[in-house]
Amino acid sequence: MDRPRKPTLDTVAGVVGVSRATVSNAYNRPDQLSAALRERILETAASIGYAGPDPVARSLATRHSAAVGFMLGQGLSASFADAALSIVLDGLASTVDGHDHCLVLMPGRDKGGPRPETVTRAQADVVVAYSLPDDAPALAAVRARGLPLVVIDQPVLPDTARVEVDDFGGARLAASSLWGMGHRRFGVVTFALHPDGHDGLVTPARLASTSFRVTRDRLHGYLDVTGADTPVWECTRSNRELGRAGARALLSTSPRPTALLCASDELAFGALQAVRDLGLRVPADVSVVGFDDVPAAEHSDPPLTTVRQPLAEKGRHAGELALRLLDGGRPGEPTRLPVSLVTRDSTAPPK
Amino acid sequence: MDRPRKPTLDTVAGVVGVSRATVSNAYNRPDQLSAALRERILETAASIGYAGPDPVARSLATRHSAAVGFMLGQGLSASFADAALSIVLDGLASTVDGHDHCLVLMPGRDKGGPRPETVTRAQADVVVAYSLPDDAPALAAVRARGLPLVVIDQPVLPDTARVEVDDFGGARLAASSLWGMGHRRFGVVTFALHPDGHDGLVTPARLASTSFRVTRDRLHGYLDVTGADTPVWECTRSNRELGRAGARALLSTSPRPTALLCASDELAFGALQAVRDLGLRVPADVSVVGFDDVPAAEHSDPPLTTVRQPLAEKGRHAGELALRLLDGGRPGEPTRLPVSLVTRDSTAPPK
DNA sequence: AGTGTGAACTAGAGCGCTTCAGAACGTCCA
DNA sequence: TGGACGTTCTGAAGCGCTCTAGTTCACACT
Repeated sequence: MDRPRKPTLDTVAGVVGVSRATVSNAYNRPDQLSAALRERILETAASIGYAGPDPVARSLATRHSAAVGFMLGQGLSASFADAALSIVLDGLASTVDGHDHCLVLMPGRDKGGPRPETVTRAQADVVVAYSLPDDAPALAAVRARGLPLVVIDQPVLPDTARVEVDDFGGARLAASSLWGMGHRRFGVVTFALHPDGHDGLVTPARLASTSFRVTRDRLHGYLDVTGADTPVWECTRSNRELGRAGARALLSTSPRPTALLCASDELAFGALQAVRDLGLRVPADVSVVGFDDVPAAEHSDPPLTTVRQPLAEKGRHAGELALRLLDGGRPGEPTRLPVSLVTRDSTAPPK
Repeated sequence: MDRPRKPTLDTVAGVVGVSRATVSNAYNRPDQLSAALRERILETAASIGYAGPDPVARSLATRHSAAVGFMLGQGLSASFADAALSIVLDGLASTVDGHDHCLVLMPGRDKGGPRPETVTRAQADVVVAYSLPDDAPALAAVRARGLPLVVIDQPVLPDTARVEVDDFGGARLAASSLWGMGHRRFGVVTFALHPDGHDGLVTPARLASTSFRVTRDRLHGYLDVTGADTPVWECTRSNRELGRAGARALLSTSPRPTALLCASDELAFGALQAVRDLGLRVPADVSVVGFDDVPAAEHSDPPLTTVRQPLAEKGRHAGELALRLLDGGRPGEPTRLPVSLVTRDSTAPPK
């Protein structure tokens, strides 16, 4: 079986009887040749099975790969248990795809984020990091390669673009609303403070050294209102089941909290379930608030009071920043997206 | 500002005083040079800020890009509403990442899958397609580029590796179990038959020309047992809310079905909710079955009877097939993964 | 001294494309 | 009639790396 060599630009050029440069122009600069010739080239290319310039060779020549890397803190299945990420990612994907860029996924393996080797070998010319621990090795690898970086929900690094949300303020907003209703006994259910797979009640020491900016800010926002002695339950990840377990633990203490502050909607959905599990009612016996305002928050039972952040916008904006950096733009000031409290039926004054 | 040119292999070679080939070997073939020299090279590289061979140039020279493309039928946010996909994707990602390959995401834009241009420009040397419509243009684009292809949940194409699940048999299994319990009035809630955003009761004509293999097989598996006149409600996507709406519609007919067969767990969770919405009980008044056995199925209220398919395994296997094709392996016979019925508490004999 | 051997390193030809500085050939206007 | 200009196309120099087929050299063996 005599494998026919894949056609290249040269092959096409040879068949049509023009120079390679002209064929290249047919694809990349239609104004550089006559429409008739271009037509002829494209037809010939199609007829001999040439599918267009090889992306890798093109990237080498142009020195950019038309791809943006996306680094996750965890594996995909873990991450997507949280709807928020997929919305952000989708916003990002559609922005970069609209500009003919691909999205290269780098899922976290070690708990700190993608492996550095993964980063070193990835063909991308800008990277966006989403909620990695502040000291993730992958971050260092990106810098070592000299790739532009945009971070979402992370502390600023020098020379890095950033999009963020006022997590502290948002959390404060939610907690204050509950406080205003008269609640005085709170419980907080949060996702990971550190990428070490630990869960359970959080000690002050652990609280003081949080690895994740988002966790830190939301937590401190809550505690700023409710007091530092508020019990905090840490879940290893943001999902319904873990939230349910955490909330159940918190609700089993006495005196029982009258309000549960959750670091995400997903966790809050679990809390809703936990309240039911114990034969109690939301919001009559226990109020529950979430954070994110994912679409499901509107349809939960009861509909969830939560802090809205513009998730799709976040992804889109990160995509635009990435594209801008690619164009040699400066990182500029961090963009801060607005948050607001969406009051639904999962909160009410305590009895 | 005098931008210092990024160091290359040559730069390092020059500084150390060896040939470029030797530096390359230091990275790729440690056995080709003395440990001492290698050490010296690596140190020098680090000191001048050389982060290793450029991935693009390497790809051009080796003629493979160490990336596998993944094509989705829909945008990410839509897709990830379904937990099943993220599990598959995670299995895939960890397999390829373990072999130092990246994952290039190509989310669907038009409803038929990724844009052909996206495919043409993607730097990947094998592509896996997940549940695209049988005639998606992206599929043609892959073949035009001559890339090896592995499909998940799709009809075989010539020269294509494939992993699949016995959707028909699984669906039959679930329906038979219900039939055996004595149910005679059924309703089916399914996700899209065509990528046209249509929803509502399915006409026989529409049923006859389904674009998605999975939909077709699960549906026919159900109807094979329950009869062709069973009402089928089509949701545009697989998510809880749409399932809830569909189930509600089906339950409002009279005589009311005593069992709801859902094409996915996500849809089934919605159905569970719909039954509650109507003041009915599962399984006393209505039995509900799902398909997939996502983790949440075990914890729903009540725990869901469903058809288990090995999701992570599916992704992992697709990854291995992709890797094998990369190595020049033959596609081989389609792999068929086993399904089984997991009976939990959402099904019971009708009253 | 002559020869064989293996380890350590190098020369240089690509990989498939882009791009820039021209060449070739009209055309248009003074 | 001549030269200024525009359009269309070409030649060739890279982009940064890998890899094959060497070359060198130290050393052991006869």
